[in-house]
Amino acid sequence: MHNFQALFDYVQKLSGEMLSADDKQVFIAHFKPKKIRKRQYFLQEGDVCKYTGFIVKGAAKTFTVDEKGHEHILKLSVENWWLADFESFYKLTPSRFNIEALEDMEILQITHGLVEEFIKPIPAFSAMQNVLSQNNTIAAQKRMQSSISQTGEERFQELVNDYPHFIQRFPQNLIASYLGLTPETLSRIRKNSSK
Amino acid sequence: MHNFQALFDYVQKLSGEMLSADDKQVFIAHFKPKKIRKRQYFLQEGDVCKYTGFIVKGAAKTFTVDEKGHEHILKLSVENWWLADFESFYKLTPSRFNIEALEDMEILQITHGLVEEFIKPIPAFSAMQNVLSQNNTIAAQKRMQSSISQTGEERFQELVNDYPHFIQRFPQNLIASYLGLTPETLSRIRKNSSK
DNA sequence: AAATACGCTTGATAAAGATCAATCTATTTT
DNA sequence: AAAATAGATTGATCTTTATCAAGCGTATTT
Repeated sequence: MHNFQALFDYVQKLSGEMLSADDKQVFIAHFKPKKIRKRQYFLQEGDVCKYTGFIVKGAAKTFTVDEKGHEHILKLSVENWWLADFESFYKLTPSRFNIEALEDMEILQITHGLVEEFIKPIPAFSAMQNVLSQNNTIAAQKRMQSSISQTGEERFQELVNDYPHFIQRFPQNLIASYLGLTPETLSRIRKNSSK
Repeated sequence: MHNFQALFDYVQKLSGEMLSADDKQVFIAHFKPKKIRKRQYFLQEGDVCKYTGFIVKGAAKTFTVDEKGHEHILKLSVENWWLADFESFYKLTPSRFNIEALEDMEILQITHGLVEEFIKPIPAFSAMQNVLSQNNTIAAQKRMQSSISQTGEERFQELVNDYPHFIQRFPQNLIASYLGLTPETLSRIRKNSSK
């Protein structure tokens, strides 16, 4: 079960606590390894997001489709992130989002119920959740701040600084959508800012 | 100490658990009531946000000032919300934000250290934090989604639906800034959408 | 009561970004 | 290998939003 190692490392790193052999067995007993092929959907709009998945390998996009058929990417997720629409996952309500694999993926998935019953009681996990929740709050605040107060060009520069690997890994049209821009606009921004 | 009642109600409501008389004494022992007058700063850019405050009464804005001297409002906070720049509060790093009272306020404030040591061990409080963190994640996601995929007009309509009391309570120029618009643009949006 | 500050509106103009269409290249797919 | 697809770029034009300036009414302040 070598693909659990990434999850163990992640929990231990974020929590600053060690997992016992027993703890690890609880993880192995309840998280299910799953493969998702490129272009396959992990979640479809209107469905309830029953699972969250820890991404061992691969990448995905979380997006909506508007009335004109245009995609808007809310989130790009890669290794060591959790894949889910958390609104739907926590409340078990139909999701407004789609989640689709951008590359072949390996995830470890689990339901909300099993997390609450078996995983959360593990102290390292619940410590990890606290840290993660703080990090998310901070990141969300920063992105929102950029969004209301900066131009497309400034937001792009910030993304280059904060997540340089995103620029390498994902095509420019996805980056544009993530920034709330059209691909044409991002293309022109890059052209101008390189001068 | 009747101004603690709002805090007790809030914790009990969000957590779904009751606070014992002892729990309440712990709150009273560590949260300090504080008054902040209109226009007074709770936090100034560059300072560390040492306290978080539960808002018993009043309202505040969290904002940045850009190179051109323009304010950008990231957050409007009212009764039963927590006042802080959480990035600075959690990490004890200098804040990029200002927090200023929009009305005379009464808050109950506390440091991060005291929360961790005395308040978090209260089960109802830590349950409340979990719920709050979920709610915040959901709200942040929703606002971000609006920001990247909707026009100013649509974002304004969503705000009217989701937080109608904000529209009543705050002047239009603050609402505009919160939406990432200039006051002129919001004025024109309202004019056109009433037709 | 006068003065000041604040918030809202309107007009003219400029800038940022979207849309539509075409082209080009590099992958994939068949 | 040929065909299809995906992604990037460019040009022309349109829409949305910002900027600058002025004017107006209403609270506050003095």
